[in-house]
Amino acid sequence: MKPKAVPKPPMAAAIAGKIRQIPRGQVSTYGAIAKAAGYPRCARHVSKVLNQVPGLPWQRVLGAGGRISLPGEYGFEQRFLLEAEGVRFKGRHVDLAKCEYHFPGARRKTA
DNA sequence: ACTGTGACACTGG
DNA sequence: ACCAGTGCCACAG
Repeated sequence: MKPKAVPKPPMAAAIAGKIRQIPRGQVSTYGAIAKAAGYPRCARHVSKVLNQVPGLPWQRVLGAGGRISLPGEYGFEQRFLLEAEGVRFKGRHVDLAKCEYHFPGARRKTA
């Protein structure tokens, strides 16, 4: 059958789902999540989803290069929470080489 | 239907 | 290494 499905599966659900599967102690980037969700060009929407969908490990979402894009006090909060999970920080960036989480089958077709 | 929005990514200086 | 500007794309009102 044709899974026309997704009556309303905007990318919000796809992105939120990807973020939810990020294991503790690991992190990911907006671009990677957007790409894994099926929208390689919509890194910016990932940020919106984080604000719209509560219950997500927003702290595990970083900007390109492992940089914290979150401004204000929340930026420190994110870094604090990540370190609590075991994420190593290199100054203002995270060591993506060790903590970047790779999504399983990050392809937009077949699985 | 259109405009505004956004915790980005990337390039150049 | 850091700062600033530009481009992108889908969703909400």
